[in-house]
Amino acid sequence: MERGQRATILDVAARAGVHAATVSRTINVPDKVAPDTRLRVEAAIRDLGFVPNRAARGLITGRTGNVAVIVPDITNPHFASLVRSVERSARQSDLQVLLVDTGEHPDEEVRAAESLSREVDGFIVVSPRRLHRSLGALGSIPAVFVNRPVPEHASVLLRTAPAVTDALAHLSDLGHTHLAYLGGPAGSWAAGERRTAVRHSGRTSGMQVLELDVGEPTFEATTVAVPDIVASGVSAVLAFNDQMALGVIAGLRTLGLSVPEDISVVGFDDVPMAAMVAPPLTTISLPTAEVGAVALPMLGEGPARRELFGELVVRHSTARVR
Amino acid sequence: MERGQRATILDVAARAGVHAATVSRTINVPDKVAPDTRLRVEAAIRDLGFVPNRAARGLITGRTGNVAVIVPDITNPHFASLVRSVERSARQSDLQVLLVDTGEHPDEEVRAAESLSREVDGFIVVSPRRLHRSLGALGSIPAVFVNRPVPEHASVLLRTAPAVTDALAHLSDLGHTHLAYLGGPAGSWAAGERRTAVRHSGRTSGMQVLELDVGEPTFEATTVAVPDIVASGVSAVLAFNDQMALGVIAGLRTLGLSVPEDISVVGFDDVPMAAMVAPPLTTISLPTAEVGAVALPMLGEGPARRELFGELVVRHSTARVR
DNA sequence: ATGAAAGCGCTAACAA
DNA sequence: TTGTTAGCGCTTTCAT
Repeated sequence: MERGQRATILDVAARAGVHAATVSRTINVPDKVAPDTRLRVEAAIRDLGFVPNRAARGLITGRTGNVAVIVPDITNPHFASLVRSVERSARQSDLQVLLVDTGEHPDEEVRAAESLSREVDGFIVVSPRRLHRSLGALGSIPAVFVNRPVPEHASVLLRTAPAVTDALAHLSDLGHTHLAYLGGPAGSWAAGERRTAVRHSGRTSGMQVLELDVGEPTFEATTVAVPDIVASGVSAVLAFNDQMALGVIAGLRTLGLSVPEDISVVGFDDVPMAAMVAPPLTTISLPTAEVGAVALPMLGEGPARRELFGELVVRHSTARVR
Repeated sequence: MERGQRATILDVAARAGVHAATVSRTINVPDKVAPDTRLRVEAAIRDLGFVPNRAARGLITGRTGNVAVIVPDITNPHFASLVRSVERSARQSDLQVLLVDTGEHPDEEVRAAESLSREVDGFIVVSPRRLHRSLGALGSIPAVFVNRPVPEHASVLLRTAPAVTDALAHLSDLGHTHLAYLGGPAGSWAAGERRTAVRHSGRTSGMQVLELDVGEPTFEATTVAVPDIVASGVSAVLAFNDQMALGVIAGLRTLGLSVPEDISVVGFDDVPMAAMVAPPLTTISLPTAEVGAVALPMLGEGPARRELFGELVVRHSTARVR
């Protein structure tokens, strides 16, 4: 640990009195080396603090031991949670995570896919918006897409349909009959899945659903749209994500209205802040923490598709209609 | 882009009718190759979609083109913002970011430092708590520590003293005379710096400061401590971070007290949510977005120390004392 | 069960 | 200005 030069496999071999190949074997196929030599080699490895050089190994094996995670914005708690999940699982498989934050720029995705295609064994791409062009850049590297089904590629989908049904039932139970649904960005699979779920649940539950488009799925854009929501006369709002739900609450407040007394609000994602705000948000929680464990093994398993299901978490932003 | 096998430097050389070394030169030292051959080589590179293999390059140059970023919890918006900043700067230097989320476990830091010491050209470590043991594991790899001065190593520090003075002045102007300060975790440099700043500003401004320890710097732990804060009779609270500030607000609310009418609250960090909650939080904003641009160039520049300064952002969680 | 030798893709002297 | 050569640290046949 104190030596300026790192130990190489040759140093280990010398110290153990064997050939480098034997050291390599004790590391990679321990059963193919005699127990006593193995012990000697392992001791030498420990003594020298030897850590194999992945670059050298990768050069010959063709595997890098890296996976790239591509997200639009690591600052968004939802994506951060996804990244964390992948990082955890990666570590267990002795993989390293290369983080790419595209800053919501699809072009950056393409650039990243190109420049990293040699550096990684696979891509986990969390990219709500479409990205046709980057698919070519992926080349033959395995990729799994989160919340975006892509032909010929694997994907893991966070489904919300059952939870949406629960949410509408919850609202119905509270006496709500008119709901505004604030949709997500066009081109986002999640936006489509949630919209479909809302429409379907609306039909089966008898809830009147008014679909609204706020422009951007952000806090600010949503606050601006709140007067329209109020004017529509609904008593409840379901927003595409928690930030938007907070935007509704904030906008309502500037109008002198309060949640849940005047209007009930439900979000999606269940970001950590959802539980910290006032009122604590009723929201559809997504099992983001499980995504890594599901997605990583799918790398190199062909174009499979796995679904994970969110569920309704009832807190205090929903109440009986007045 | 369609070929199963990736092009190597040999393919490029063949197509351009030159030796591999010449290709290498046009990439790394373009001035040392004749303009016309350079053009030919560049064309070949483009045609083949050639991207140099970093592993192979690193094997000989000794540089990997990777930097590791070690954070306790990427899910914390403050750390996410720091990571994003590093990622952005790294990309501009054609570096890749290896993300390590230790989950607040110092042991993981050590493990990461050891296993990555061969894979990276440097470490950016964002580790509020102390980590003596990992320093050895760093070996001779350059490292810059964020918010933790470490002897023999570089660091960038987010200083808040001037902003704290502003915060206390702001509170004084509003008529507050008694302030509770909810400190950060022991062993954290930031906690020390902020406590010192509060004490000093308290003395010079004549504000009575009551220091409280909430245990963990979290929302939950803080909510629990709120009754004590109220009992102390202060009219304002300064919390070590925004999550704690939100905890104060939430705890106050369950007591039937409101912010800023009954008590004023100030936080640190200015996480995005701070502006979205009710009331929008008065907080000390930190220039996290600049950290990457400052820290990365410091890698390999020896044990320098740079300071960046936060500033007070007045929103609506502070008001005139009743 | 172990050693010898070749080679992954690239760069860095050194020659020419 | 360009080519030749050697070799970074490791794994993997192929011998032994």
